[in-house]
Amino acid sequence: MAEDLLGWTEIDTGTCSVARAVEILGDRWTVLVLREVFNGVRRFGDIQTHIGVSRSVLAQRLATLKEQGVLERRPYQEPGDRVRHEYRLTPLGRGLQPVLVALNNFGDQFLSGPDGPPVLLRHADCGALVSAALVCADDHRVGPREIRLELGPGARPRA
Amino acid sequence: MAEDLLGWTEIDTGTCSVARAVEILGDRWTVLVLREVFNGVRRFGDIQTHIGVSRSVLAQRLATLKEQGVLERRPYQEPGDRVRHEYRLTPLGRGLQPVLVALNNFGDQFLSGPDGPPVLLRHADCGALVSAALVCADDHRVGPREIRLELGPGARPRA
DNA sequence: CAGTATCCCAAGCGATACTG
DNA sequence: CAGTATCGCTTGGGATACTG
Repeated sequence: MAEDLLGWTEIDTGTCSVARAVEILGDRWTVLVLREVFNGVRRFGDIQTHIGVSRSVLAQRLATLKEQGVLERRPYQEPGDRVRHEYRLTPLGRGLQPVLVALNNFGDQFLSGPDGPPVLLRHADCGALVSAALVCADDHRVGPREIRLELGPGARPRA
Repeated sequence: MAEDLLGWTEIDTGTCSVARAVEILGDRWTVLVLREVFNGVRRFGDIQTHIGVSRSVLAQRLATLKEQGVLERRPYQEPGDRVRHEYRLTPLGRGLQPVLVALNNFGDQFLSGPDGPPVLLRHADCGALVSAALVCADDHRVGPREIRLELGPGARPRA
């Protein structure tokens, strides 16, 4: 993700992780649906009215996310109420949290109106604001220009 | 982004930062274009052949990204060659790096084939792998469940 | 090379009506 | 409530041809 092209242009980008991730998150509605579920809105009707999408589209997105293993549909029951269903994140779905947080950060920093961000994400422990930061496995903070691209084992030359 | 709904369901989500960010990154092609530019592929033709998109679509996406202030088109000249144009990230565009890295991480972790990821992001300084991690402004690492949602100054009730 | 213009087909979408 | 089915409309997208 930096100034680099050591063969990057010669590999098949269809197998790239970003491309694969985008096949899940590829459209606006899907991202918004996931935001709702991350924020605790889990019922069909609640999601629908909150993001203002048509029922058919929501049903289709939820079905796809279920097929992909991002969400699961499970029955639950509040005392004295009839059985309902809710959508929960699977471990795969939870893996998307940094993406959602990074999107939220970006919007906060660059796209907020004069009043500032509408939603704040706070660290439950200390109350400080949360962001998705670049770090390395040796626990250093990584600056924007400090990323070196390297081909991995799954790289395939393109036809 | 955690178990929470302290009024979240009552605010207008159209102004949410995630929604605003998705208006820029909302479709597959745009994300792939940005990946190319982050990876140093900056010329129209190179981007086009590398991601396999039609010229009309690429032109439209680049125009939109330029309008939105994510990319800028600038002339440059290699010695002995004629003038060319290239697309560069603006500061706004660079702000999207954590999103791209988070998408890449997600694909690596959850969607890679048996051979592992096709591309590795390394910290230029130490060579360790880079990821987009949740941290707070007080520099703590933040666990997936340790985020508390709070309404910010820009929150608007929904109609 | 880096686009723009046109054509035409496929997909996405909301509105509405229907179902368990 | 939580969907599915159908209907048109609008948009997206590749292919092709054209332009500076």
